[in-house]
Amino acid sequence: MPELPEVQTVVNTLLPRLRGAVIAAVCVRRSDVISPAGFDFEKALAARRIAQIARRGKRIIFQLDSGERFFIHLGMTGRLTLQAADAPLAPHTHVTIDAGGVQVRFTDPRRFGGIWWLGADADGEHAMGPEPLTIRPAALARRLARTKRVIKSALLDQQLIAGLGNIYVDEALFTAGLHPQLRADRLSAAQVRRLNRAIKQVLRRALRHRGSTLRDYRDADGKAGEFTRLHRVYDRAGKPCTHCKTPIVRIVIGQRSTHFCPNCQPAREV
DNA sequence: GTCCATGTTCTTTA
DNA sequence: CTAAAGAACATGGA
Repeated sequence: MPELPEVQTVVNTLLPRLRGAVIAAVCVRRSDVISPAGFDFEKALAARRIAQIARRGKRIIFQLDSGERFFIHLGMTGRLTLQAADAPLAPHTHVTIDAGGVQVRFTDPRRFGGIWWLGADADGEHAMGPEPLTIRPAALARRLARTKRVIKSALLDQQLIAGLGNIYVDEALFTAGLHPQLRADRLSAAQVRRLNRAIKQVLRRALRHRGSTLRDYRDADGKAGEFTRLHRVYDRAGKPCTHCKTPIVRIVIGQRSTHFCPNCQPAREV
C-alpha cells in the first residue's frame, strides 16, 4: 500500500526513537518473511546498533553500526509500528525488534512485504529507478522515451522511477493534465516537463499530510495519513472533478484501477 | 459466494 | 532475443 509519501512518513516517525539505539532483542515469528530464505536475522542483529534509517523508493533501509544493511518493504498491507514491548501483539505480527526502549513490529496480513538482508557489500540498487523528488526532466524524458507502454504503466515501473504507486501516479497524471493511456514515448517535451513538476508537487503535498490511508496504512505511531481527502481522482470514480465538475472515470490499465478526468486529461493534445 | 485492494515477481505471449 | 501483457502470490473487507 505504501508509496513514497507513506514510506517516508514511516521513516520520519521511526528515526527519532531508533537512530543510535542498541538492538536488545529480535524475534522472528514467521521466518518466511525474511530473505534470503533461511538467513539467521536474529543472530545478525544481536547487540548491533542502528546507525541510520533511510528511504529508497518504497524501501526502508536500516544501516547497522557494523556497516551491514537490510531493508523492509511494506508490500500492500505491511506496517512498521513502535510499541511498548508488553503491548498486546496484533495478528500477523511477523517480526519484533526491541531497541531504544521500544519495540518495532513488522505486521503484514497479506505478506507481500518482507525483510531483505543486504549485508555490507551489496548495494541492492541495481535496477532501481531514480528518485521522483529529485529526477530531472531530461532524465525522465530519456527514460520515458525508451518504452512503448502507456504512461500509467511506465510510471508504476520501479525500474523506470522508484517510489510511485497507483495513487500518486493517478494524482500526478491529473495534475499534469495527461490521459493515463498516452504512450510514454510519444509525450512532448512540454508534457514531460509538466509531468515532472506534477509528480514533485503531488508527492510534496502528500508528504505534508503524512501520506494517504485507504485502509491499512499507518505510520510508526499508528497514525493514519490525511492526504486521502485531498485526492482529486484516486478512488473518486463518478464524483465531480474538482476542477471542471466532469465525473471522474475509472478504467483498468495493466490490471490496476486507474482514475482520471476525461475533460482535464484529454487523450489528445489540445 | 463475488469483487476489490496503496505491490512485486514469475510466466506466457507477441 | 526482448518488451509487454497476464497470472500468481495471501488475506480481509464490502
